[in-house]
Amino acid sequence: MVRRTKDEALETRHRILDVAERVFNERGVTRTSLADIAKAAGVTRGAIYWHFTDKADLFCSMVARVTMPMESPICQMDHRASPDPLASIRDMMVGILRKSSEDPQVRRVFHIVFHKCEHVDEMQPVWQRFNEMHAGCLLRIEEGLRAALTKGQLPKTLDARRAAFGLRALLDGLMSTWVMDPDHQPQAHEAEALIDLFMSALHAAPRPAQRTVRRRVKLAA
Amino acid sequence: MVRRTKDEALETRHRILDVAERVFNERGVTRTSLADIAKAAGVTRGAIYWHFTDKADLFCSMVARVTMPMESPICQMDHRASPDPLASIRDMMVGILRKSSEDPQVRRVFHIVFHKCEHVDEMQPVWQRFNEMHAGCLLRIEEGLRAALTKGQLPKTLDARRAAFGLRALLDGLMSTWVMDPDHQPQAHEAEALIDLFMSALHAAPRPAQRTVRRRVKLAA
DNA sequence: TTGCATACATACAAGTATGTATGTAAAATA
DNA sequence: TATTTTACATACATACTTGTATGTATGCAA
Repeated sequence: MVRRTKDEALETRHRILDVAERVFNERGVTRTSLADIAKAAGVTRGAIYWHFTDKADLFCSMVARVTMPMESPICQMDHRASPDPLASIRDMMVGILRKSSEDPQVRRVFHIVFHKCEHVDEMQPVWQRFNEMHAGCLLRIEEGLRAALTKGQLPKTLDARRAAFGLRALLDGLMSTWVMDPDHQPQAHEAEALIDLFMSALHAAPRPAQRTVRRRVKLAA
Repeated sequence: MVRRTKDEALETRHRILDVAERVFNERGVTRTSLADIAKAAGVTRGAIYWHFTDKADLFCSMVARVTMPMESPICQMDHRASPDPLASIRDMMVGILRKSSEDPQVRRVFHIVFHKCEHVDEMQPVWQRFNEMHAGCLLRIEEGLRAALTKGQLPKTLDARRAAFGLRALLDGLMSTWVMDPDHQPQAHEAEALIDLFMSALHAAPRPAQRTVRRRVKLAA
């Protein structure tokens, strides 16, 4: 076999990662052997072991390639610096949802990470990164909400931490649902409408006493 | 080895399932062999192959044992029959969250299903069941919202489908976050407060034109 | 009490994935 | 141009894991 030039080697590496992304997505991570990936990429396992130390290393490298929606510049901005923190938060959330649903590579990797692999310790860098993304997103929303509170954009009775927690949960749920179904492509308008709808809840916050007496429901299974 | 009576055999079966639940949760499904489970259960692989045809069968049986929060009676009620559909939806969502966060077995199985196994076709019955749970939950929320609309509990401009989709996403996100962290036990009040907060958004719905002009944000990564 | 089915344990066969060691031809380098 | 790396391919040894086949002692039924 002909020895490849440096550029060609890099291309081989990319091809392996591309193929891994596709095959992991189709068959799951553990069910696909390195031989499967090698075959699909038109190389042998030798090539994989040359570029990556391990299957876990290959997996982590595959994930590390892509910039996740919560890591994109839209999500790194400090809402406290914005003249309109609420609008800033909204734009961030819409941006995250848009990238999650429109970028096919992001969708594939999300699908693999959430449904086609197991969260075991050998891929720890990936989980750590996702946890940091998750925590960072919550932090920025909360910061933004506090800024909105001080600017008088929101009622003083609003619990910023709780509201931020809820907004992030909404984000998680929407991303999960839209990514789970591989061929469902939500229209861009839908994400905006949903975010706007639920952010409007923050304005209605000051209702310490409920308007109706809740019916108590037995929890017996 | 002594032959067991029928009750003892049933107990063996339960013990195998209990152990599988624990070990799958700790080490992940694919990383634990049937030999591991057998050893931890104090039996041999023979016992496992007697009670279950397969590892996939064992896994599915383990999941099938438990009633998921979305399958409990609280979630099967038809909100359309309620005099207060909104309160009924609220109670359902709070009930789901409560059971998800309080029942340790539910937490373990959720954790396994979402983070410690791969969604491959050999466990299809499990995924099918979860999909049906998911779809059924959305359906019931939407039905309830429509009933609330006809009863005048909500503004006529509210998009019931969209709102239901958002509420379920909120549920998903909260469950995911609370289940992911194995030793985080949210206080019961928190779930109620979050549901109340975001359900209040539905009342504020009729805002066809946004109050401020949105700053357009570039999406370039 | 005999006989059969049960509830496992034990033993065996075979595939499969992994990691490593080695081979090799061309690119890079001096 | 000679030498050294590089970028793989090939070959091999090993360790698991699974599935099945078989053994076996006992509960249970007739």
